[in-house]
Order: sequence, then C-alpha cells, then structure tokens
Amino acid sequence: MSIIPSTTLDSQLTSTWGPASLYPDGALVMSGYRSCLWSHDSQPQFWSKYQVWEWLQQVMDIHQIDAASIPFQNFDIDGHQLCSLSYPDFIRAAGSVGHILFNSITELKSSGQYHVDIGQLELKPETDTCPFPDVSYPPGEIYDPSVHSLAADISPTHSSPDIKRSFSRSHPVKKHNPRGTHLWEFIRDILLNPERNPGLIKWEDRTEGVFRFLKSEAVAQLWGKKKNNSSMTYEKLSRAMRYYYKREILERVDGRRLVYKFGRNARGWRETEK
DNA sequence: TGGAAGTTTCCTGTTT
DNA sequence: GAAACAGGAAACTTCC
Repeated sequence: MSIIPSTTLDSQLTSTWGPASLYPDGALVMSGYRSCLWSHDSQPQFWSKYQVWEWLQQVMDIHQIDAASIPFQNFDIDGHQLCSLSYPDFIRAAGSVGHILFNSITELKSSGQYHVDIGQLELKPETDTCPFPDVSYPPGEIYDPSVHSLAADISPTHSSPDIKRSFSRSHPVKKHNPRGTHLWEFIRDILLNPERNPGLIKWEDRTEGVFRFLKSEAVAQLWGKKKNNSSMTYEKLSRAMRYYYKREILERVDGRRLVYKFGRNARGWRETEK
C-alpha cells in the first residue's frame, strides 16, 4: 500500500520475503530497531479509505487478531479522519482491539516514515545505522505485498509489555497460521496492489471477486520465493488453490482457464469492506 | 510428542 | 499436442 512505488520481480525473487506472520507480535520482534524512510504517501494522513482498510488488515495479521474482532464498518474513513480519532474513539470503534490500533496509528503519525522489512531484519540491538542498506526500488518494477506490507510496519510502541499482556488476555488469536501468509491472502494482496504488480493477476469482476492469472508462472515463482521454495510451479500452486474450494475460500469458475473467484470464507477483498 | 492445518509434491485422467 | 483443470494420496512444515 503506502509503500515504495515498486520493485522488480527479480528483486523480489532475490530478496528475503518478510515472514511477518512468523512473528505473532511483529512489533515486539522489531522493538528497539530503527525505522527506515519511505515515501511521502506512507504518512497515514494521506491514506485513502482503501489504505486505511489495508492497514487494519495488516494489524490484524501481525497480531493474529480474529477478523471478527474489528468492525470494519467503523473504519469507513480516510487517513485524515483516522488520524483525527482519539484514543476513546478507537476504543469505541474497535473495542478491546482499539488500543492496538491507536498505538499503531500514533506511531505511524509521529514517524510518518515508518518502514521495516522483517525479511531483512537482523535481530540486534538498536544502532545508529539503518538495518536496511538499500531500500530504493527502480521504477517500473513489481511490488511485493508481503515484503512491503504494513504488517511489517507496526509501531514499536506495541512492544510495551503491558500492552502485550493485555492483548494476550483480551484478544482471540487465529487458531493456526503455519507459514505466514496463506496463499489466498498472498493472491488477494497482489490484487489489492495492481499498480505495483502490473500484469500478474487482474480482476475480472471486482464486485463478484472474480480474478484471472495473467502470468501464472510468475505468480507461482513469487509464491515459491515467499515460501523459500524455488521449485514452485503454477501446477502446484493451482493444486493448493483447488483445496480452497472445499473450504469455500474460493469458488469454481467453470469453463474459464486461470480464473478463480473468492468464496464466502475469503475476506478482505471487497471494496465495501474498506 | 502427537495432532491439526495448510500446503507441497506427484500422479492420473479430463477438458479446452 | 500443450496447457490447464480436477482431485486422490502421501509427505512435509509449522504451530499448539
């Protein structure tokens, strides 16, 4: 979302993917590390409704917060409005999760330039040097939603032990999320960042959740890189996609090759959820 | 340590 | 004939 304009497929494939979900509380992991600078539109004040919603998604992901814990309809606002909310507003809007969201947005507002790539993170004490030697991305290259997601950008203020204890007591967590982002979430995130992933996957029917792979093997390679699996192919990826039919995360689209549709159990792709 | 979840890999057969 | 789809089966990785 509000990240660096783009990066190449090659650079993605050679960069370390950020296994954000391997760190149930990424902010804790990142505590004590300096943030790196990123682009102007990373400042939450300039976010669109869509970006606000994405931020919510990423906070949920990084904290493994049950999706049902956050009433998305209460966040049908843009970044400017979001930044004007007070702590009580967050509590009213998101209940027990409110303080997590408040801390995150407070930090983002105060830094305005917060970006941490967990994949490149070395666990070492805070130093005067940025742990990310080169965060520049040539134009026209492809954005990697997992590397550059806000999931990796959660406020260090979350590292507060009090918050952590409070959070673990009061918030349900996802039952299981074995290897970080799920495949369908990975696909969804690519779709939600079309300007940064030109020609990989595109919406066929945005309102119905129908999408089509344009470069199936490229997507498979990207997925393989994320999973540190250089032998990933579209054939294997598509097998995993087909398992989603049973779970109703995806629905079959008969007669159309490379076309899938989000099912009732897939969330976060609808515009109306923003 | 065992079970569950979510893939990953391989395979055969079918459809486009 | 090639590419993609469909789905069974077993293995694997990770988390709890």
